Amino acid sequence: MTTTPVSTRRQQTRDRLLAAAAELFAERSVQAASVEEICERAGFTRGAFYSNFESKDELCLALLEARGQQFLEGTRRALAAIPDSVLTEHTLAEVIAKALAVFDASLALDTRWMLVRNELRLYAYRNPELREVLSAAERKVFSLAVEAIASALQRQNARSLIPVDQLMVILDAYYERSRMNDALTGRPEVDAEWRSGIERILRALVVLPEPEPTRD
Amino acid sequence: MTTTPVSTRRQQTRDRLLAAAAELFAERSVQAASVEEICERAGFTRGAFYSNFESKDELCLALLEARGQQFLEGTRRALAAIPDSVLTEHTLAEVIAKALAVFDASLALDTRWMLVRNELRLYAYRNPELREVLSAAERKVFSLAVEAIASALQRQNARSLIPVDQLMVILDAYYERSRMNDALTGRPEVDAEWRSGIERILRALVVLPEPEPTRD
DNA sequence: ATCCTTCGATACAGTGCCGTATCGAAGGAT
DNA sequence: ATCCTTCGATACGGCACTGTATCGAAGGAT
Repeated sequence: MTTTPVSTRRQQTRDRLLAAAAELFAERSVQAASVEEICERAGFTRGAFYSNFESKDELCLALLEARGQQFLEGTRRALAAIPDSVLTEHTLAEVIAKALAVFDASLALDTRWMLVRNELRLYAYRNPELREVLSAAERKVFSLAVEAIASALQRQNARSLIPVDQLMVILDAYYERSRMNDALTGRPEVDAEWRSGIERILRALVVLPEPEPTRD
Repeated sequence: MTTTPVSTRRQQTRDRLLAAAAELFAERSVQAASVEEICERAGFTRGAFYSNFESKDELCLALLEARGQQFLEGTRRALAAIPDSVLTEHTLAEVIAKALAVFDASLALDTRWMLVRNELRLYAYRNPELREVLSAAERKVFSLAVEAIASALQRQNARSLIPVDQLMVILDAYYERSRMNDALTGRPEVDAEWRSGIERILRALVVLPEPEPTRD
């Protein structure tokens, strides 16, 4: 059941449907995007849809799982792409800037996904099954990111003024809100005000330890 | 046109429709809540609806305006309810706790409105007219809050490590995200984890000035 | 009490979307 | 090349909701 062998053709149509759905979810919202519209955008009819998914809900599930994987891989790649030397040889500010640049390039940190994520979060709130999957996916990415921050701090011999997981929540929430504000006011994506905002937060909340170590 | 004189009866049905709409927007989302459902919840038929509003969009507009007013008044009342003595005679931590308590009690900081606000934000993103009104309303509340924080800091002779308006964005975004996470994981409203989270943020980002004044 | 206006209920036609059942055509295996 | 399976297109019945047009009743003014 869970391990249905999928042919290449089938996988391609699934992918196209998922891509079209993501686009339309961002453009018109999860609920407003009709199955018909999704199929049309993907170049299929509803026959293809119902042959691949049981319902729009199930497509959301698949979308979430696919994206979750992409995110995890993207994060890992992004982390691996930061050479060790950066963490030890540069100033905190430089590390922060570098990390932001790498993450931005490697993950799909675009406005579209910000919108879809927001949409799905609200949609999942009303759908127990989807809610489980979403929570699980976000938890995974979240804990990976927290680990990354924590280990980076350790290497720099720096510490955060607040618990690292809360710091992560703040960064995520701030990023999303900034992007949303930009989207609402029609600010072009290239302006990227969120980037400097996050740098400012990190500079304020991450500090080098006191001269005298308080250890024990 | 804008100054249509409204009878008492009419105003009551409008209010009931708005209240029902807010409920359903939170329960089932703006888009999923049909006009029919809203009317049913309010105890009317669609005749009443279309006699009062041109469309669901216009109802959203009205809802936003009504809530905007309530929020502004609530904020002003909350601010006025904080006696001057608190700002001068207590520690920073006490002021923060006190302020949070007052705001929480005075404003409609409930999960329902958090959801509706989220919903409307996304809905407004696709609706130019609504977007204008939403942006304007949020701007008003926002600047009032920023002023309040700024003046409180000044009285305490404290300063923020980051610009106050960014601090406000963080607080708001963090609050909303925490509430949303709680809602998604089914955490009961009384736990109110967001409260201690915000206190932690403020304690980290708001500091008393250095002994030697750096002025000029 | 009566009249007139306001306001909400009812009835109707129209639309878009859903999910299924059926059919025809790719496309892989031999 | 042929067969057979997989997969997507087509066609159909049905439903929920929309917006309008009409009607009747509540309620204020005199």
